[in-house]
Amino acid sequence: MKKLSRKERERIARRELIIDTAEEVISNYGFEGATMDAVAEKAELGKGTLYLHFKSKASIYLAICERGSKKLNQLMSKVLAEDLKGIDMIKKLGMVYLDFVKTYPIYFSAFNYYENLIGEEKLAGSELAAQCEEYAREAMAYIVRALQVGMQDGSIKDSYDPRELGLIIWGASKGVVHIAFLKEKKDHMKILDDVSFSLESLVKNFIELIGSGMRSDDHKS
Amino acid sequence: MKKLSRKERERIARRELIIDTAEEVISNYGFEGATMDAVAEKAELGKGTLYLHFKSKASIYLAICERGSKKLNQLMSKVLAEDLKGIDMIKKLGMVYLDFVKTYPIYFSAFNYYENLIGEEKLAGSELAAQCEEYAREAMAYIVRALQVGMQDGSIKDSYDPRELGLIIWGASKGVVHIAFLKEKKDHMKILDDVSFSLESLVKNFIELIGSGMRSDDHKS
Amino acid sequence: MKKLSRKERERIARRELIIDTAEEVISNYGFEGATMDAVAEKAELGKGTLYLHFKSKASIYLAICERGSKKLNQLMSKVLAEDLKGIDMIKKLGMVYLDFVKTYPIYFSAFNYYENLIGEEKLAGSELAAQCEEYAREAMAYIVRALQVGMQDGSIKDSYDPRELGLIIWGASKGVVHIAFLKEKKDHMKILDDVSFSLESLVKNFIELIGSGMRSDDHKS
Amino acid sequence: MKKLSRKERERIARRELIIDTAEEVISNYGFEGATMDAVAEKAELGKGTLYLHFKSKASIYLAICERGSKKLNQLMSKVLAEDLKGIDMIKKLGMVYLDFVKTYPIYFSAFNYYENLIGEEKLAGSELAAQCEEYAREAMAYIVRALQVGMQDGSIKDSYDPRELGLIIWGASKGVVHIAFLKEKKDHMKILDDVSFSLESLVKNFIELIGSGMRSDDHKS
DNA sequence: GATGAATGAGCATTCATTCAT
DNA sequence: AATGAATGAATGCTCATTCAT
Repeated sequence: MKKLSRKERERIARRELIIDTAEEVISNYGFEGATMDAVAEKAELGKGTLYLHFKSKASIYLAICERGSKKLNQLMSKVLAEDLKGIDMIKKLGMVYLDFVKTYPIYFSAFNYYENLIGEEKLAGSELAAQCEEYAREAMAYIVRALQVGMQDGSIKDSYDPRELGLIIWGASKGVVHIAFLKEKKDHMKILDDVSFSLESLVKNFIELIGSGMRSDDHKS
Repeated sequence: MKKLSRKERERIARRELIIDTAEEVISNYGFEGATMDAVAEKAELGKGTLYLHFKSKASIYLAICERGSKKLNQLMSKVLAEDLKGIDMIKKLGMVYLDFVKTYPIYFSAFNYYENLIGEEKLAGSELAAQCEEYAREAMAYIVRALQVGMQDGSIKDSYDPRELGLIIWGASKGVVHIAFLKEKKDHMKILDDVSFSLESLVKNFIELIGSGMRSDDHKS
Repeated sequence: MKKLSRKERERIARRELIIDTAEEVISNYGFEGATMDAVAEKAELGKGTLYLHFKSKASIYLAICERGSKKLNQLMSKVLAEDLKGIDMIKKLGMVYLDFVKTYPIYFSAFNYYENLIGEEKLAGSELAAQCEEYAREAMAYIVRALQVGMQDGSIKDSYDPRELGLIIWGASKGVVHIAFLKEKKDHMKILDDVSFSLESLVKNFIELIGSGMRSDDHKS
Repeated sequence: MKKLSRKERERIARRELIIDTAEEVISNYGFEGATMDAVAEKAELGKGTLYLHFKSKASIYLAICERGSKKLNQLMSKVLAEDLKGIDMIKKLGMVYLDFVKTYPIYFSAFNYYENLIGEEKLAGSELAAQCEEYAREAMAYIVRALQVGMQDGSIKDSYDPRELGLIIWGASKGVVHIAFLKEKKDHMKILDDVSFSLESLVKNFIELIGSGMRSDDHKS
């Protein structure tokens, strides 16, 4: 299937090494605090080598996003393959997202960072940026698909445009996770005087709430 | 009512001028791209003057957040004063938030930026930061209050902890608005191949969805 | 003798207040670290008022030097008035200097700071600078006088030019005190691995050494 | 003997170039007046390059001190190796110091500047600072050694603690040289109305004076 | 006289990116 | 391909001094 030359394989390994290291450095110093020097040193590579594989610092961040998107999409696609009612697919997609964020918080941060960069000229014309977009589109497609399934099987109200509903669910999910993250990260963020809800609890209740909202009346318990 | 000396009034005016200008500069160059030099020049002030009124760049950003929070809270508080069912209060709060974001997109950005800074030492001990937090707590309190009203009057299910539900609604709302913003800001962000939903439509449907999810069965139409 | 108008007296009091405060601020923050703002605030005066009395920051420093020089000279002049052998005058002058430095370390620092500024254009044409110089000349004159007395009364060798010898004694004394200060100020400055001699002991032994060196043979014990 | 790679040699040469240039700039503008920009420009290097070799401005100053200390210590160590009476060693050390100061006035200034910084946090933990201290300790050790030699061979009174005496001699010498410098540097500094003694004469007479003071009676001429 | 708001030149330091070897 | 020395634009902040009120 894939017959890559040794050269090619080494090249890819190098690239992966750089991304691995960048993830590590970012975990320690944050996206703003991470420097090319730090990545190069930790990877035991020359700084110039970084630029052999990535045309800019932003490219590395994009590569991290790409990796994260790929991973998430793989997880999501499995849900789509299961034999579930649409409404349950949506719920499961939510759980999968929760797991993903808990397991790879760096990717959650990366997605946020990436979104903040959108529109800046830095990303212009980048192949990686295009790839990230493609993955994002794909993720959306999974959600929309699940919604369509649910509308077909009657488990989800068909009064919404599935694409619009998908967008809403996607955005809302990210928002809930984001706020939960903030609260976990910082005691300061005592938005609720002294109550602290777990990321888990928050997301689960959110899923239930949203599920209840979109469930078709026929299926109401 | 309030008799401020001319000095005092001028001082406040200067301060407001700086914040105004900073908002303008940030709108053009983004939070990272905005420099103190640019603000000073645009405000036709010396750079030192900026530091006469704000002890750091972060302080100005914080002041912008404070201003935005204050404004939003004023709008929210009015809703609480109305004679509405809890569920309708929540919906109206959502609409108010939508209006706010559309009218003052800069504040929406500022809130996001501020949240990213939380936990950094830069904000430590700042009076402004404390004020911002206080406003955030207050905003949450309005939502929780509305939920409690709804649970009392039977328009909202009382199976959730109102504080947790408040957090969910707050987070989800921000997430929905955020994603809608992204789409408006950038054609690139074609998460849905070529369909574009308005911020308005998205948020309204989100409100309906969430409202439907939390409505107590007695009130189901 | 001195009939100063109230205006004049108040003016002088203001001036003294500023110098007092500056000494205090410098004691806390050092010469480089002291700012006009800090002095103004501590003196409870407007910053502009400082410039009403002193044309620059350097002027204040100069005024401190002048004050210190005046004080030291008063002390030295008393020694000259005593009925002592020249060699004992010199020794007593040394003790007086030691006392002075211990009592007013700020002036010792001020003298050093002033000397470092000599030659910079900042001091050019200043009346205060001229006054400081005059005081320094006067201090030298006291030493030279004592030496001459000693050469006359036979207690000091007359093989040296009294003016040159005076310069040497003056310089050496300051050097000894300086190094003793350094050691007291900082444990770091462990020039002698772990031994620490008191400023007092150092200076006294220095006086004895120098005294022994210049004593005429007739007076050798 | 030492085979350094070309890279290594170039690296050292760059470093030396920077120190050379810094010495030059400091000679012209003083320690406070010298800026990193000026050094970079004069060295025809990018400003960043300076920071490639020195982690801060203070580090460059420290490097100058280190260089000077090293040079002085080499000269002093040679004296210790000679077959001289202790008292003559001390005198010769004095002459060596005089020569050093006349040849490299910049180092004399650097030492003074360095001493003023001692105790500031800027130097904390610096390897260079430690090296400078070590050199200072070593210089003191030479003086103490010579004194001990003199006490042994009977040319110096043994009534003093050699370490304390060493400190006195070191301090006094610096003080004499300092005052002589001041007079040479500036006609203003007319501490003695119109007489000017050469640095040379001053130091030589100081040496004789101090020598005479510490000479044991057996050796008095 | 007294004030203190305004000024702006000046500075040390950082870091993504380039390029000669 | 790999390197890492060199770069220099960019930035936040300070503080002595001025001047309108």
